[in-house]
Amino acid sequence: MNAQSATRKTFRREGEDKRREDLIAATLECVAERGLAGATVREIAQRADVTAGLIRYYFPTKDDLIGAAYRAVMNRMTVQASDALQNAADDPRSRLQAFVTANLGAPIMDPHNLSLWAGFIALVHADPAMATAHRDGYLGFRDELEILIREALRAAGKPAERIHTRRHAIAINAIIDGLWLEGCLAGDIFEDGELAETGVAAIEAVLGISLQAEGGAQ
Amino acid sequence: MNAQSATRKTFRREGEDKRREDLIAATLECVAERGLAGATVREIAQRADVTAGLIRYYFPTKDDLIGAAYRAVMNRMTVQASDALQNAADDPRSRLQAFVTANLGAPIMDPHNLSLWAGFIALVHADPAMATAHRDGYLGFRDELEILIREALRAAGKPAERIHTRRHAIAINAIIDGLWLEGCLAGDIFEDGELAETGVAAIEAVLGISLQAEGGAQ
DNA sequence: AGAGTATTTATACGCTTGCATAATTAGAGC
DNA sequence: GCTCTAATTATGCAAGCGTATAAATACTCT
Repeated sequence: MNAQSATRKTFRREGEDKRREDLIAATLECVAERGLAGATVREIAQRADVTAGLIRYYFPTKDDLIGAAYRAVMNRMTVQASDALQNAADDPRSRLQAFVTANLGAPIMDPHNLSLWAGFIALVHADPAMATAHRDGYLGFRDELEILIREALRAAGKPAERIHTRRHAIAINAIIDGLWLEGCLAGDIFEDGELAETGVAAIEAVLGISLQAEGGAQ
Repeated sequence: MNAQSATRKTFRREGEDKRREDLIAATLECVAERGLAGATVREIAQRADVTAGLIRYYFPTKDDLIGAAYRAVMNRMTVQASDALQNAADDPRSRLQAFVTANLGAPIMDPHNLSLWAGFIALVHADPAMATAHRDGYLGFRDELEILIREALRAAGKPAERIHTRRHAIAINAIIDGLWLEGCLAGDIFEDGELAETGVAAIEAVLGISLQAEGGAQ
């Protein structure tokens, strides 16, 4: 059987979508374990149980794969946050609280996510296409947040004009980002749920309302 | 003159400190221009007008140089923020405001700084030495902030016990970080000084005091 | 001025990287 | 079951990387 030479690797032909997903997943594993520098074409291929050449068949260049992986992560985080909203109560204040809490806990607040995100941000500066991709993501997030804020303010009987909600969205977005960052970088020096609590409290202070539907000031 | 062969590069012997600084500066230029990946030993050496081998004479390994560069950036930003405090008024509330404003304006809030910072953060996950280096920097910043907060609260006649100031420091640190991030990434979509104003307002809300010395509630 | 040394240059090595390309093969369609 | 094609493997290349090391040289000290 093995008389002659090393036998050629057997393989299955997968659907295009499945392969792309697998390759992206493998990329994320590599980045998670050894950082962006550890995500080499060969390492990714091995992780996906595929030979290196195949990567180029689906992604013209390595940067394309990395870019796809970045978008996948950002999208995943967005979806996870939105899921939390689906399961939240009806009251807009509860919904805002749920959104914040979701963003400041597992699995969104995770060192791996930060690694990937930071690696990308570092590239943004050199690559304009990546820059606009990121900006769109940021503005999308902020817009979603602004809607939640407006509805929470209305539910509390507070004025919610655009001029105010914009500023509030900027500030609250900063609070979420900043705490997310702290938690990803050094989650172990905070108690469980401390960052989420801190975030909710800070946001309540900024908006001047309670996010507990029960105790909400009229 | 040039008959025989390429003449050997002439050089000057610089002091150890000067050389280290030059090499770090060259490293930062490289990172700023083409990202961490662009900061190769050869590129750095060329930028410092030195041959590559010399780098190893001062830094045993490239990672050591990168680490030193990271600490230099963080230190530079810290110093710039502290400078703003030197020139601030005596009132603790004014000092806190000056600190925040300094961190949310030029030259600290700069895309280059973000590029550098993000590139290093991406490494933190894989490199434990870098991780502790970063944690120390973060805690140092937060401690400085906590002192400013405590004094501002006292000046406003508010309780300033450790339990509260810790939480406040975490939240306000997040506000500063988050706004700094937004400004670095997309400074052009904000008006001049908008982020600093937003930050100060949010912090006032969180602390429940005014940072304007004049209008401060007793 | 001459000797000694720390600093700097120069060169090369081994490795890894991304990318290209030719050879193979699994699976769909007739 | 045969054929045809698209998916996959295998192999190789040129470039760039960090690092090691030996030779050269600028400066210090006497």
